[in-house]
Amino acid sequence: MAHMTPAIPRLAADPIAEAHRQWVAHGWESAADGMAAITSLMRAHQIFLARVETVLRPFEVSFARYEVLMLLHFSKRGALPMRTIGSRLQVHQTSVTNAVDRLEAASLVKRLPHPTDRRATLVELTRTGRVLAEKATAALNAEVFTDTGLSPRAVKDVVKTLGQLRRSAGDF
Amino acid sequence: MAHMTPAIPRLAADPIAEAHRQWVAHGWESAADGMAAITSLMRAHQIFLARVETVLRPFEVSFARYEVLMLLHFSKRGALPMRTIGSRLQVHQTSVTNAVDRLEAASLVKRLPHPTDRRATLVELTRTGRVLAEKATAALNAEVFTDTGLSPRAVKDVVKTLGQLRRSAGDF
DNA sequence: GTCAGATACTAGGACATCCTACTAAATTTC
DNA sequence: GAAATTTAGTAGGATGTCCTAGTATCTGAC
Repeated sequence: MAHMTPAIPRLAADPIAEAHRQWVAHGWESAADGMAAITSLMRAHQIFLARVETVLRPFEVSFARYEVLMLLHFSKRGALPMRTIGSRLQVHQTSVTNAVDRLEAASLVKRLPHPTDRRATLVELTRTGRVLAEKATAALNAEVFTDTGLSPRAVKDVVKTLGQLRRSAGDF
Repeated sequence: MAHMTPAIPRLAADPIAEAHRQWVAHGWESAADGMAAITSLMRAHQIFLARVETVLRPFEVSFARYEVLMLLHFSKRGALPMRTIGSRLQVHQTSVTNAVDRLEAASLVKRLPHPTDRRATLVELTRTGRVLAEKATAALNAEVFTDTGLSPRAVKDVVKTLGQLRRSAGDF
């Protein structure tokens, strides 16, 4: 049955700590911590996205599409205009078009004309979509969100510190 | 000149805090913090990647390609095998092929046969590549890394906590 | 009321990431 | 030493993100 080798092998040393040393060695002390923080962010993102996508694979949705489903699931009518989806998820409009195209092809959502604004399109969760959203959430909660590999305290710290970060960046 | 409207508008409320409330309201308390942490990670990544890419745009390299250049810049000979690049940056081999293809097309690196292993390919930084890496670093340091929008203490916290996170995920 | 400007969405394209599959070369096994 | 396995790299395809451009519709200024 061959290889259980991960697609990307592990490393002995932390490459970010190494980069930080290099930054300091080159006299860029004042930027070294910021570089390390942002690079850490990139890696952590990559790791967790991969984990989430693995759990979602059986449901045949990506995390991007799952987020759309949950947004609709939480909305009162189970329907939102495209633009609202983009704003809430903070992604480009064309990314929403892309995600909704695929969700619609999988019969998880349906496009409807907006009742008062003929420019706009409402995206409505189908019954199938709602069921899938619930099942996918149960899987993510069980396999990823409940145990991230950090202590409860550290998890709260991440939320808080990244919250500051997002706020200072003008995210909300 | 028209619109200075950002491509993605800002929000009044924090959508992650809202999602956290929804999680708790649905009885998923034990997963709520983990969900918020991972979602925060996704957004923070997006924000900082955009910032970095904006600074790098004038140099006509992406962050992915910049990372390859810096890795070579820090290596003793200014040359590394493809596989080593993938391992250090923790990206898939095919992503390295992609990045090196573009860097080579821009004459920033050069592919060379490995002296002892005929399967392997060395990637060598060109003079142009080295100069560009230094200039791009100066720009990133000045415009992004030195001031991330957080206090120096918070920046260190991010590095530390995400470091734990990466470690627990088996990143190194 | 008209018309200019803003807003909602889609189309097409550039990149980055991953995956599977394939070739060539090195290493390990027996 | 020959065969099986592992490793290095590339090709082609899927998905996601962004950007620019273009159409349709709504809003607000006059």
